[in-house]
Amino acid sequence: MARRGRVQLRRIEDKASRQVRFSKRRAGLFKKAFELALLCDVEVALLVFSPVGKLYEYSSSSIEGTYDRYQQFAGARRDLNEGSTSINSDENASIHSRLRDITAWSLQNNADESDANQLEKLEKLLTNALRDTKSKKMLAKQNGEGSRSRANSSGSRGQEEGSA
Amino acid sequence: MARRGRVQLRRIEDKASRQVRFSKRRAGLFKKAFELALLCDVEVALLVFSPVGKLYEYSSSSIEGTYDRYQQFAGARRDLNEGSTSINSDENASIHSRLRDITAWSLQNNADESDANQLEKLEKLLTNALRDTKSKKMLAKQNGEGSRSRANSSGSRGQEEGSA
DNA sequence: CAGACTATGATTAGTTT
DNA sequence: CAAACTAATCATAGTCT
Repeated sequence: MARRGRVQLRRIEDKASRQVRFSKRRAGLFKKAFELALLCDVEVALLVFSPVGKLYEYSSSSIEGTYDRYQQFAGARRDLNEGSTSINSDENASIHSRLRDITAWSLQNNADESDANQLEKLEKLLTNALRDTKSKKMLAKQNGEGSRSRANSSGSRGQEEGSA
Repeated sequence: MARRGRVQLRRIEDKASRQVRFSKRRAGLFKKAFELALLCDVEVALLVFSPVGKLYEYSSSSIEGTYDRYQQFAGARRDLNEGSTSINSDENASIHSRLRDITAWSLQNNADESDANQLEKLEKLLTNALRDTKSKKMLAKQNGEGSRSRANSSGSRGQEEGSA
């Protein structure tokens, strides 16, 4: 049999299965990276460390060169990111994009290792996201509890389970 | 309507078409990178510079950290095994992994278009994340800060590919 | 013209060899 | 255990709005 349903988007617990899928998906990812660089004539650098610590790399030019270029950008962008920026102030931002901002933030800063100040920022972000979610939920309930007319925008991807 | 044949693996000459391709494929590539990191619990770093020089990046932990690790491999290959690096504390991992769950959820579902039930699940995720963040913040304050170590997302606790 | 749509090729999870 | 296989999901090129 093939797949029974859509793939669960969370860590694969079984070690053997995880290793197999890592091999398959790693190959697919590197192929996609190569194709993007070739088709669109862009600079791509990709680093992957396997579960056992082995290194896999791809670069359309050179890892070092691309990383050097990245550092220039990252340094310049650090100034823009400072302070409470669009995340806190933009009330019209969608929940989805806010979540992406939060995750990006938590990846840039090291949420798990952060000090109290950084965690306080994260707390604010989560509070905002929670408030927005509650508002959105109330609106959804008001607009009709039984109807699921516009649950998904991309066709027949009806989905009930969250990965909570 | 749809594609008439396979895709040629050649640089796309038409500028506009190349730009559109780039946007679409870039999104797909970053999604794949994120999925690989999440599903297989591996460390991934991805850098892309668009044709006009704009930077796109993804990292499961941090670009800098992954690049450092890369340099150790590619550069001087000093394979001293530091046994104390892969500490997998549930408490430390909880916030980060919860954020991962949230992002996974928000990618699978369409948060903005979701119905009340799905938003309620999202609300719970955010509430949990917020509670953890507050707890963590209090702990950080009590401990007075000071420990600033790098994150370790490839949490292989001495696991290896055993029998299948 | 940026996003939605859709048909079709590409990827891949599970299975078999 | 890796490689081939297969069914089903996923990605996306071209089109439409």
